[in-house]
Amino acid sequence: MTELSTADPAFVQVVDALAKTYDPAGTESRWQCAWEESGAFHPDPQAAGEPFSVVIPPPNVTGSLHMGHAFNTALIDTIVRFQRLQGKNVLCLPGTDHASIAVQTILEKQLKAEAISRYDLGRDAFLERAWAWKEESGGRIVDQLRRLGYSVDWQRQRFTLDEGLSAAVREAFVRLHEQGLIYRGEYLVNWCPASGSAVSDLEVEMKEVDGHLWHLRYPLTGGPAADGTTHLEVATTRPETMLGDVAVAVNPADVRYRHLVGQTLTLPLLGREIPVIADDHVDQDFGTGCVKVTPAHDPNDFAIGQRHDLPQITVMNKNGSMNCHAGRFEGLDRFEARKAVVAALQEEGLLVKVEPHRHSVPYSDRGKVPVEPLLSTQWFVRMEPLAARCHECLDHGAPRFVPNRWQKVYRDWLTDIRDWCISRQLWWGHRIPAWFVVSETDDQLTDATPYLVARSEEEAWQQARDQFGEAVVIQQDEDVLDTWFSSGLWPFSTMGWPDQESADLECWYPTSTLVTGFDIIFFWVARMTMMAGAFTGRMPFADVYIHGLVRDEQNRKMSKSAGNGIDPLLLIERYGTDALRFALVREVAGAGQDIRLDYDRKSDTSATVEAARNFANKLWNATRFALMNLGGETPASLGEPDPASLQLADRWILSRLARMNRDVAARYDSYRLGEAAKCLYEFAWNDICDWYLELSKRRLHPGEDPSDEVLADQCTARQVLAKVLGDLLVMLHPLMPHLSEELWHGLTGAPKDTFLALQSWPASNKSSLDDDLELSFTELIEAIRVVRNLRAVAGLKPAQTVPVQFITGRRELAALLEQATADITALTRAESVVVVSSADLKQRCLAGVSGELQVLLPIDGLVDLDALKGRLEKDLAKAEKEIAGLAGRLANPNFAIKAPPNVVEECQANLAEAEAQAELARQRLSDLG
RNA sequence: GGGCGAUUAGCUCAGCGGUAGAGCGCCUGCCUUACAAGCAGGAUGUCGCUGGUUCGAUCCCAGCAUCGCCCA
Repeated sequence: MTELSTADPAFVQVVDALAKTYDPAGTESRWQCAWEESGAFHPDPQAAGEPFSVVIPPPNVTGSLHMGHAFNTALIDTIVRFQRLQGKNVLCLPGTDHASIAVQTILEKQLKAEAISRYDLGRDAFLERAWAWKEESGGRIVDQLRRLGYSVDWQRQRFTLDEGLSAAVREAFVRLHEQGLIYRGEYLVNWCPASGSAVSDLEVEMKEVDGHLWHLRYPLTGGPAADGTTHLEVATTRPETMLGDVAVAVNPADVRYRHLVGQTLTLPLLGREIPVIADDHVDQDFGTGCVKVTPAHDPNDFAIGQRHDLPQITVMNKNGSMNCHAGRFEGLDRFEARKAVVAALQEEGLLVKVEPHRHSVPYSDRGKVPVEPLLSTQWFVRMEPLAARCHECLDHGAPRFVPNRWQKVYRDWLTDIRDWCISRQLWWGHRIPAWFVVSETDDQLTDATPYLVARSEEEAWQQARDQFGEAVVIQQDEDVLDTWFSSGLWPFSTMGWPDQESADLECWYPTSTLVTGFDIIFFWVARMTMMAGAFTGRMPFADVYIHGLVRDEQNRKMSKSAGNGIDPLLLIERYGTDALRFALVREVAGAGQDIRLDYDRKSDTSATVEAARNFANKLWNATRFALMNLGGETPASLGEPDPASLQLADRWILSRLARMNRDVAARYDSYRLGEAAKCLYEFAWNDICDWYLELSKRRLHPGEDPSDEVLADQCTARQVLAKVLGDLLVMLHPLMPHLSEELWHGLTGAPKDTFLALQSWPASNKSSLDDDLELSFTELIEAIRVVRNLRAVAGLKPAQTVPVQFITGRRELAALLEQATADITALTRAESVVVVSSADLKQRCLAGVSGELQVLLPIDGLVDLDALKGRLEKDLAKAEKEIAGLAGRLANPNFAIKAPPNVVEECQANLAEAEAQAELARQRLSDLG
């Protein structure tokens, strides 16, 4: 970020030199600096105001900013900035996680380049390098988050490997262990050969791949059975695992094989005798109906093995090569072994056939290689009791999911939960606080070695001596914990837990809202609720606002490996942070849906973000206009306008403002952020810029030698303009923080250490709300549009002024138009404006019809008659179509009886209006001849 | 196999019982002293398909189709 401090003279904005276009770069870095230096977002737990807190989803410390971060940040920051404007005592707490596997992978790649392994280096030296690397490049993502204008408290920034958070992890582990919720056991885990570690079920992704189904023949031991059967045929997608087969299973109901259950087969290549067993889970219709059982290499077989008390024979090493149980295949890599086994079987005539077969293969999320189910001893968390508590809370509506449908996804996962493998055979991370009492097993570490769990090494020694005597020798577990274990503690570990006295915890826990993508509901959201339930007894957040993913222009998920990421920083440089934020939030209106960001890769441009940039520029110029016309005054010095002196347009825009104030706040508050953005966009561009601003020009430029009355009106216009713009900037601030801060300073002349970010949401003036007025103003706008349309159709030159005549039988409408004569004159280039109830036409006119209003421009001779007729014919056709529809509806007797009276009345009124309109159009057409 | 979501203008998406909306793009005319990153005007849709409920369905219900995601 640009080094520009608040002490820099350039900081003092020269308001009256506002450039013609908004340049975001300077503005953004300046305010980011000013906010942070002033501690604007560093809240005090003792301060007044209802607490509101959010912890951000900690990005991976190895990462760099991608669109997903930008999106998540835009949403969170919009919410917290809004709550701050609402006067809440807001904490938004940032940080990063340590990403065990990702960091270790990077470091090992470096080591490989130096031709050494981490074991050559040793644990301590390896960790030293890891920290050095973290210090060097781990700050990048944090600086990038700053560029988004994130209003987090950087002074409270946390990292999952910080001492405090590490203590929390040890405490959590010890407590779970005390409660019997952590155990150590030998199970089939997902082994990632690429990272050399176990991974949890969640870190495995099923991929459909084209493989083969090999049909193998296993001969019956001791010759043919009574019915002449000589062998069984099994089908497998992984022939190399046959070396670990311990049985063949058939369905007990399968008449083809029932009589063979209990017989013995001879396993080819190895000659091992294995039984034929019966198990309900065998699908008779798949393959041959006979399943080879390899408990040490397949989850289903593992379950069968447990039911039938079968041995488990592991035939592979942890690096994916075959081990000593694989006989002559020992040493081969698992994929080479597959070929060799198939070849050997073929040679022996035991390979029946090979079919192409599409099936799911588990892949490691991180390593991008097929996961190997492997029998090994790991640490697990027993999930049922933790999930049960979450279920109870959910039954009472906690946490609340927005949109609600994600609650079901969360609930279903809790319902069908499996234990969580938390140990990782890595070094970078939280080392498991368990110590093996190796002296009890001849200084060897075996599955029988007793262990102790403690908060520190000293405590472990103490325990060990107490239990096993002074001569005891203990040795800490080599493994670290799954990164998500520490992330699961994030909402309270970051606030000081396990220190229950922590003022932050006291003030801001549980947090108010969690904002995150649906893809980590299981990984993170559920783990936080389980951990929080166990350690704090309550859910860690009141609301969970779930958003979708940002997809690329072809609707693909953005990912590093696909190389289709769109760099947010590139877009920020091109269009500004506020434009990117606004574009992302505006696109999210249908909450929870993925958003597609359009992007042209050839030019690195995005029409969506460009549109938001244009909006920023529009606001810039609207404010510039105000500054040029407020006569050096500020909203404060001008004061509130006197209600008695308000003109029609003033009352209209103030009513619109009051409506926006109410609606936009409601939308921010209920996570309908996209709707809030759209509301403000329309209000600013259409209502303020297109209409109010244009209407105010006449009053702001009173011309030579103005009367007192005119000057008073100028003042009113200034007051209203200042008020509307000032409030707009506050309301817009959560979405476009930098621009609004800059413009607000320009408008108010506030000192540089006073921030819009810390102001209050404007008071809503409900008495300004006037539905009827807004409705009639719409009619005025429509009248002006008809005139403009006539001018355009007739091809009049912009500079040409013409007399305008309105004809309407409706008194209120006539009064409105009379009142707005000056406005109409200004916006239609009218030479004169006349409103009459009927007209006796003596000359040819440009004529248009809208509702109960006829518009005439008597300028015979200058016009394109055919175009004019075309326009009238179109009006007529439209009216006639409407008449047909309405009349048809009213003709249905059931409609009158069953529809609500107000609907029927409205329908009748519309019909009358359409008929009048058609009649007027016909009349004008005949006038034209 | 179970579940969830999407299907509306050329594109990206809102709307969700009472005669279809926005932005971008497109067409026409404008450098009108806030803004050409702009102004004014204009065109564009059997609201995926088939039934049902209803006086009335883009909206509710059922089924189907296509696409996408999650779980097994």
